[in-house]
Amino acid sequence: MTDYKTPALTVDVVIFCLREQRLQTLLIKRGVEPYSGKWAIPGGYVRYGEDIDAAALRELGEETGVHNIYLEQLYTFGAPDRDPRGHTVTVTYFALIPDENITIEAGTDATDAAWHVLDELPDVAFDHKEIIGYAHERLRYKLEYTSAGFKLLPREFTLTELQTAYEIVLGEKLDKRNFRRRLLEADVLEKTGQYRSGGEGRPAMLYRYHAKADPQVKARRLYP
Amino acid sequence: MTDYKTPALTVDVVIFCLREQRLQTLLIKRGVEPYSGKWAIPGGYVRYGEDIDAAALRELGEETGVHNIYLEQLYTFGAPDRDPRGHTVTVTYFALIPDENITIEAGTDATDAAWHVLDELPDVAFDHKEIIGYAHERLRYKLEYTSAGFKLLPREFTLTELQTAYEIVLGEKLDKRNFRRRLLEADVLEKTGQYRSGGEGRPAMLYRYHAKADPQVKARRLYP
DNA sequence: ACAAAAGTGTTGAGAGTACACCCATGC
DNA sequence: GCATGGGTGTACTCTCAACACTTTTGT
Repeated sequence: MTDYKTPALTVDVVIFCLREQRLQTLLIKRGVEPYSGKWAIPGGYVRYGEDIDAAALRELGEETGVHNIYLEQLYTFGAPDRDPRGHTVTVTYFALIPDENITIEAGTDATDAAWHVLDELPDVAFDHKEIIGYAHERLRYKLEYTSAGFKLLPREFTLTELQTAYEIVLGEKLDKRNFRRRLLEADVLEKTGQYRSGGEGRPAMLYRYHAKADPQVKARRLYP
Repeated sequence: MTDYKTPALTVDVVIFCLREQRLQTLLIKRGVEPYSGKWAIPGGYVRYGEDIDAAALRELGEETGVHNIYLEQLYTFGAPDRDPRGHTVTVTYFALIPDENITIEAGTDATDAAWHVLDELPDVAFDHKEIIGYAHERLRYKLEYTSAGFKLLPREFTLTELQTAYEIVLGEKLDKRNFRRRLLEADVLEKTGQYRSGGEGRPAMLYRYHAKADPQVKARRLYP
């Protein structure tokens, strides 16, 4: 095998979370050049011998302390000038995490880590704005056409909470009766038998998703 | 910048073509170890400083002599043991090319290059069977839900030829009237004004697609 | 009893799907 | 004139989308 000089390889993970009724993403403040002081998507080098999915999970764990999380490969960006230090190809992922017991830990190369509302992003390093935009589009697509929205919620949730999640991501009001009918027909949820009380009004049934349920794209065939 | 040891980086291109009423893919016979003598997807190392899309186009051009072709990034495979020579991450693409004036040229590392019917593939090297399967799935999806099928045909074609292309890829008969109605409503084709005569029966109108037409996924929203 | 949120069915409109015959050309 | 493939319209069905009231709890 000839020893070609190859580009460096990184993974970057766009992490989405619903916090305070807004869609937010986790950014870290870079502590090293280039772009020192700018915000960036969490990520890092793929170690030799390490599976790329595992690398993404590792980076996600290092930055957020969460594990066993929904992670999906997004796209691979490989323009030679995207990193001023040298040609660096990055495999990007996007993650959906629920807003619960997350301890954000700034890594060694980061001076800070913080959530940012998606519509009010600061200037970000590298081509990360493009990557975030791409991930956001994919998220909207996923919620528009699949029942994957529960991945943004804790293990147990009410149907109204789920609908609210969809409304935040899609940016529009949904019809309660139609929403519930479609979702229950999709057969991905099951009742827990428990109710969430304590708030105002009638207590709501708590649901969870059963693991065997695979939220499929519900697309319309173009040709019969 | 610290100098991490990173995995090698390659691109691989799954090339689809309709030949002799079958869906076929181009494979090259490896002339070097490992897997010498086995068939593999065309591909090669990404050069330092080279854009990955450009690398895929270059590999495709070197193997088939075609340029200006429909190419789409598919997925990035990065299991550390997928190449016995060492950790090699590959960004895969899939290409649709029409069956016309293609001169297949075996590259330096290949002793041979040949088309293979997709349902009758030989043993292939590395994890290329998985990659081809993934690409095949994506192709079926694309034709099922979009009007991108014309990318498998020459610049000008008849509606029957297009319908046949869909039928071959999807593996089922389609209704002629519904097919034509949907396709014309999709507004991606235009009449050339020419007819294809010479065959038996009534001459058929030739169509081409207009470049501004972007074949969109026609999906059904899950929630109203 | 009143405020607040949960939960539940029906109907009209529009799209999807199935289906059969006439038309233009070559031999 | 006949064989071959090209081209066209309609009716039924089913899914989609809009819409309002009753129920349960806490105060």
